[in-house]
Amino acid sequence: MILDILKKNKLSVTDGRRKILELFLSSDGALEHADIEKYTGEIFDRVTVYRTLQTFVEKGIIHHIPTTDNSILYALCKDNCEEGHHHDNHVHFICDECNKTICLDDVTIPQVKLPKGFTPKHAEMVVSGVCDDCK
Amino acid sequence: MILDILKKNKLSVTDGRRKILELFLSSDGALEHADIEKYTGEIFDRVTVYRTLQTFVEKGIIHHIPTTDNSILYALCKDNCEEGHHHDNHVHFICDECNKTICLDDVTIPQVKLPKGFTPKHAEMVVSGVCDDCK
DNA sequence: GTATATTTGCAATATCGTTGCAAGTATTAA
DNA sequence: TTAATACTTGCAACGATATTGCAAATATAC
Repeated sequence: MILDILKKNKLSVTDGRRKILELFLSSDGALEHADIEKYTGEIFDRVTVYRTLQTFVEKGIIHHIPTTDNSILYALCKDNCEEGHHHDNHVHFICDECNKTICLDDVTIPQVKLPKGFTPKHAEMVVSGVCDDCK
Repeated sequence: MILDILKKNKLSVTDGRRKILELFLSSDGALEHADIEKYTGEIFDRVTVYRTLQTFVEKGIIHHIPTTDNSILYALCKDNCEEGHHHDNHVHFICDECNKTICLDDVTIPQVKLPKGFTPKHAEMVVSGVCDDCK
């Protein structure tokens, strides 16, 4: 699985990439850089984590999630994201209790009617509240 | 107008707060810290700008806007935002051409049906594309 | 105008993310 | 399997961004 993803994207298979990808696959929510660094611990250099995430974003393996504060969250791209083409039209949910960010893959972002003159290309939607685990 | 807002929130009237609030009122879009620093120029210390923005956010005069990258955007709260209670349910638009962020005050964020167990409290929506000026 | 409370500026510090380069590792082909 | 090549990693340095303590300056209340 992990190897498949890396190979499909023509990336060399290295320990760092394997570990980080593994973390994403085993996590149901989104991760920020700090989470990843905590998990990979002392194994890899900060810089390696940055560069790995950057590479994954470029290849369309993971994507950014918008937040209201200034943290950068990453989540796995489901389905058929390709290099430069994200099909990431699902809603993200941030739990106020446990602070986890969850991809609601089945909830698509609704269309909105924009004022005259505006042309939409992409939409992001983040809902916050209490998640299933914390209710 | 500017004095009203400050007084309503029980804030001392200082040059810094006046200037920054003035900038928000005269701007139709959202601003990031760098914009504000550019405008206030050499007049105020960076730290003052940070603290002023922080105070304004706490008082509910301005609010954060989520973005996909890691920039922090601020925009005026319209209507009746009070301390700790934002009624900020309009869509934000980011123009890919001019890079401005615009509050679409008339476009309200639609409700979405969440999976079982999830309780929504707040929603943010950001649409990107081409704005009226750049079309 | 004076006393009190708040705000500001400066300096120091912390955090975050990036870049160049040499050493290390993975991939390819023989 | 080994050697050549291409890519990735770690280190160190750097730059940008944001925060904190404290003394001086300013605003508010009396």
